[in-house]
Parts: sequence; C-alpha cells; structure tokens
Amino acid sequence: MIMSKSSVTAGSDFYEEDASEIRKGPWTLEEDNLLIQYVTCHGEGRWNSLAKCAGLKRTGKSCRLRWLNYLKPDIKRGNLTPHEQLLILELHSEWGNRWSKIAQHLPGRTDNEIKNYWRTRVQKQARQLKVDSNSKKFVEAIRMFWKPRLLEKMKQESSSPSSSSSSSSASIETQVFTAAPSPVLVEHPKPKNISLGNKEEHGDYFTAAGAYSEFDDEYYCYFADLPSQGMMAAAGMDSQDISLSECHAEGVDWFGINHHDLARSSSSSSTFWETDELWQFRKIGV
DNA sequence: AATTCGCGCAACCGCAATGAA
DNA sequence: GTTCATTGCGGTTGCGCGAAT
Repeated sequence: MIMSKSSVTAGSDFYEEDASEIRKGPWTLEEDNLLIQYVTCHGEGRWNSLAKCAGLKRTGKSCRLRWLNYLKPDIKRGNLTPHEQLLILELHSEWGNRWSKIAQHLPGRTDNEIKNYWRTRVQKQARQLKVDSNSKKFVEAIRMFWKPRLLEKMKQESSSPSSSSSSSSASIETQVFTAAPSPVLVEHPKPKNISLGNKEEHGDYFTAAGAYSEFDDEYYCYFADLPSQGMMAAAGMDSQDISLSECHAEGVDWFGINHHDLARSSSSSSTFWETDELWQFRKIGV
C-alpha cells in the first residue's frame, strides 16, 4: 500500500476542530482503511451517510474527495506520460479549466491531479515568460515549442524497447492528432535565404521553416518544420521568410520573450522548455 | 550543519447543479 | 413551486520535503 504524506502523520491534529466532532486535515491510515472497507462492501455514493455509518468523523465531501483522489483502486500514480501531457494541453486548449471533463479522457488520472499539473507546471512557465497562461501568445508558444517536444518524446518512447507507454497510448495519440495536427520537430538546416533584412535586433530569424537565433556567433534552431500548413496559417505567414516584427504585426506575438534568455537558460532550468526536459536548442552549422 | 526557499500535492472552501421531499 | 440536502466542480491553501545557500 502506498503511504501518503497524510498517512504517515497519523495522530496529527492539524486542522482538527476542538469544538466539533468533525475531523479535518490529513487522513490517517485507520481512516483510510475504514473508508476502503466501507466502500468495498457498500459501494460509492451517499457520502454523508457513508461517513456516519463507517464511523468516520469526516464530512461526506471529505470522504468523497479522499476516495476519488487517492484511495480508488484504479488511480494511476506517478508522473504524467508525454501522451498524457500532450492530451492535457490539447484538451485544455479546447475546454479551458474543465478539469473533470479533461480527466475523463485520462483514465486513472483525477481532475485534482490535472489541475495541479496545470498550475505547477504550465502556469509556472507562463509566469516565467511573463505572459498570461490563457493568452494567445502562450497558447501559441505551447503549440510551437512544447507539443513538438512531447511528440518527439513520445516517438522516442515508442521506439524504445523499455517503453512504458500505456496500452491506451495508441488511441490517445489518435485523439491528439484528430483534435489538432501538431508540428513535428525535425532537424533543420539554417535556411539559405536568411537575409540581413530579416534579422531582428536580438539576432533572431523567423522563417516559414522555423526560427533561428544567432547567439555567441552560433545559430540555433528552436522550432522546426511544420508538415502541415498549421503554423503558417496560425501566424498568417506565407511560404516566404517572415520577420519577427511581421509576426507581431499579425497579432501573434509568440515570443514576447528574449530568445537569448531562452538560449542561456537552457542549462539553468529556469525556463519553460528546459524545466520539463523538453527543450533542447539545436546547434546548427553556420 | 543549519536555515531558507520553492515545489508538489493533498485537502479544504465556496458555489452551482441536481434531486428528493 | 419551494426548500433543503447532497453531490460535483474549480479555486485556493498550506504542509512536508528536498534543493539551494
């Protein structure tokens, strides 16, 4: 049995209300066992009476939450897989903060867990980039940077013999691609037709094929080709090179961020892409 | 070694929706 | 149609732990 933080604090009276019989705070092992036993015998539901009948000095709400988020047998533990992360990003872009609805598409994951993931991982990155996590800017950044990396990671995992992909990964992948075709990260040489005219003050180049950054006299490709027309459509680009300012002019300020900071911080784990070990700058030949 | 800081996550809260009386 | 209890959901809080200083 998994020991929860709360379980090991058995006997703690944190939050415990002296005035009432209702206990609050971390659940003890004994309480967990009582709840498990009762639900196993009588099933879920009618949480208030369940709490009383099981001899738990908890509210029905508290029992329900404990069961659904922690004790239920089919709950999956551990880190979210790239498949699951990708699915969350996709579904959140469609439904917003409808956590329970999103959770329905991730078997074994709870709405609370998904909500926590969004707040601790995704929103953190938005804060670091100083953009609103619901802004178009950030949504585009996720689409351009994060999703391709997740797809790449999924590919790596599926080709690896020690792959731990769940049996549902195929269907998840199908759903993802059906929901919104995502860019695929590929190696990409620096375009020959980059001209000084496209160079921005930060030494960055934006092309239909990707974005390139000049940093310490090296070029880095930090997003890659789109097999589909999605990216260009999203940014209002045609097949010609386009500058950062032109991107801004289209109202898609993808990177209200300093690309050099991104590059520098690739070893400092202070940004979105690196924190999740999803992002690697690709050094390309000059 | 001691202290501080930041993160992850379990659990609480308030409100809305639903259903029974 | 109204009231009240219950359930479900999303937002928020705060504890425990490990990393950094």
